[in-house]
Amino acid sequence: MVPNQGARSSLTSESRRATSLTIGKLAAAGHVGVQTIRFYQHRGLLRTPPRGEGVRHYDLEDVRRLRFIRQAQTAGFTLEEIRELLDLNAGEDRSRARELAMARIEALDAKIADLQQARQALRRLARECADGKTGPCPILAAFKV
Amino acid sequence: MVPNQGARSSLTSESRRATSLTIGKLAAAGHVGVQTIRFYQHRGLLRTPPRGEGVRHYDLEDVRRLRFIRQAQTAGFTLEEIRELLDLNAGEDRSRARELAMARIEALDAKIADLQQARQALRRLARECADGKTGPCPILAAFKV
DNA sequence: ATAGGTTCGGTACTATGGTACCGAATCAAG
DNA sequence: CTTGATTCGGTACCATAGTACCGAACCTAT
Repeated sequence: MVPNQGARSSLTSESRRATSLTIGKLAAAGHVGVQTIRFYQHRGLLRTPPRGEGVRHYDLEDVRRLRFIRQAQTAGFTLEEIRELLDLNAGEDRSRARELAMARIEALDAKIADLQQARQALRRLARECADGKTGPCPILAAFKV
Repeated sequence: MVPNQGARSSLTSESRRATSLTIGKLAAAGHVGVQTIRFYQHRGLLRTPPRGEGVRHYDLEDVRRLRFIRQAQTAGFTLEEIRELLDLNAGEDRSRARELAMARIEALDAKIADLQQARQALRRLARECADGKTGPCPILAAFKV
């Protein structure tokens, strides 16, 4: 759909050729399963290198993309958004990239605040629910905020 | 399965009777859809009140449970864990409740740290990818940690 | 050169947390 | 007392992010 795989890569064709991984090695390098690689290829997140007599060969750029995917997932991007980011990587659309980043930062701030609140509530619960006291813990009341 | 619905409720039978909600009102009170209520009932998170001639009637305790479910989800508990917490609510097993709370706090701490790291990375990206500069943004390099 | 591990490409299944749709019964307002 | 909205209980479907399994081809080490 978007033919930018490696075309505008930041890697020279030198370093493209420098490594050759099978799909299994690529998967290991990204701490994912082989099925996951294929799944990402299917979703347009990773290229499917040409198959010239034999198996497909992957390189360091693929490893970088794969690691990026995992980190971006941690940041809360969906695979669809990550696909867009990867497509954007090669292009000139700085404002779109910024837009995605800023939106995610806002969402992260909201989420972090939520989690910190939840953490407080759980600490309170754990304290109130200490052994020694008797009767049921006030679980339902844990989040009375 | 676990017959604790209201038996040891913190509500008196007084306040149990004090309110009568239809499923639609209950859903509205918890900012969820009617289907979601039924889904939670099916999963054992909410009771299905007796149906004596007509529609089922819900009360404030149900609203509290529903709100607890949503808060606990924010805290990262799965519905299965929330079911356990709700069952625990009526019982005496303080150590199990503490265990669940402490485990979740640890997971929350890890997650919050991850999100904060991701936030830093995105801020860096947004800065480096500001308008004015030329060429593609270093998106793939965003998470170089 | 052959046995055992990988890869290929495909379809199917999983878990989680809902949503949608259905016909029939029931309720609430005019 | 009719009309329109809700409820009931059921089955089916959805999105997200994978994971499992398959037979056939291929690759590697002995």
